Amino acid sequence: MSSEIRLTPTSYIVLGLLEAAGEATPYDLKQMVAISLGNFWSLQHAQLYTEPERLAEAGYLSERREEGGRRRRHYSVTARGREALREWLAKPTAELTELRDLALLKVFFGADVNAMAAAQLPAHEAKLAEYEELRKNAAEAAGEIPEGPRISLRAGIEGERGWIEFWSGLRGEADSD
Amino acid sequence: MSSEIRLTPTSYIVLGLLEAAGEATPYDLKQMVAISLGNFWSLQHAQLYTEPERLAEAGYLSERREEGGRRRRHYSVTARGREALREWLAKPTAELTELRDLALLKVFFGADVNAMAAAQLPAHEAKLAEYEELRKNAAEAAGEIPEGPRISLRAGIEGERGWIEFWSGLRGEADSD
DNA sequence: CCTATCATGTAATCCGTTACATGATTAT
DNA sequence: ATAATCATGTAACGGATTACATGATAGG
Repeated sequence: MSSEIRLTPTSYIVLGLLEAAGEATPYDLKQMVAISLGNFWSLQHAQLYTEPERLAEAGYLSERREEGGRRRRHYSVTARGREALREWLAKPTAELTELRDLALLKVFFGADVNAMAAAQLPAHEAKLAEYEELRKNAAEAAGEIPEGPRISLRAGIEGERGWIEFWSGLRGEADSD
Repeated sequence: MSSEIRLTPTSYIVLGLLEAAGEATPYDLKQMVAISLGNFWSLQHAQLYTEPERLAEAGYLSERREEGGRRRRHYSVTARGREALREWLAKPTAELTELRDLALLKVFFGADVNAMAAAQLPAHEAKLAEYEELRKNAAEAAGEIPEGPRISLRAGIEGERGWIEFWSGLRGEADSD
């Protein structure tokens, strides 16, 4: 334990999910990501194996290994891990995310705007529909969605609407700014 | 030359910039990035040294080395590079960018929404102001901005407005979706 | 039973970041 | 002249992606 490591967003995702779950295997984490934050911050499943290992070595997680069969590793957050997560959450960030949108990058370099809009619009519309479905199901269910996920979902929805407006506005418009 | 490499967005940025510039050194590229697409897709300057080298090895760029003094490397796009760029630009992408917003991630895991809004709002407002300044200056100048950069700038402005709306909407609002 | 798909995990690679380092230029 | 800053470049490291690999489960 206790080699010094740098904690990345991935680290905090693992910590945050484990804090909520109590104990989980990498595969459990994968499932959790898939149905929750994976929509706006996805991870390679391999990272959900290597990252907990890293965190455990550094003392942020404890590991319990199954004896028989697959010898699955079950992780849970230690006091140190809980503290790190708490500190991270308590520090509001002024950092801004870059767009890093591939379609926009191509347009920047001269790709055909109409063609790009034609490809992007349906994709964004599908994503929006998916989000709205999620929200609807959530509303119908227990009404138990915590604030964080609910707000994130809202951001996703508003973001998609923004993109749809953006690409719609460009389509067919020869020129303007 | 001609080892097989994978072309990443970074590769295409280098190709695109060099295609526009004709010939440039890594430092020139750095300057170009800083004043243009760096706003929505920034790069570490070290990549502007390693990436051209990679591309040159694979035959996408040619390199001319200064004899005296600093022995700067000047790169330019080869036919192969031009072709790769052309193909990439011609293929509209349906890929969607994830938000990957750090502030949102923290909120997802339970960070205080008001505090986060208080940190994010001024940052987004500053960025928006910067973009609008850019647009204004551009309008006053030659009127020569090409379509791609102009559209990207528009995306940046609309994006920032969206975020400002989002965080404003959350501030002070106890609960809703 | 066989095979296709899903569950689960490990290994290798590589891109991107960080750190370091030195030459040029400007300011005091 | 000397310090400070900018210009320019290289090296090392590490996290993220990709590729590979095997155990379980279900369908035909």
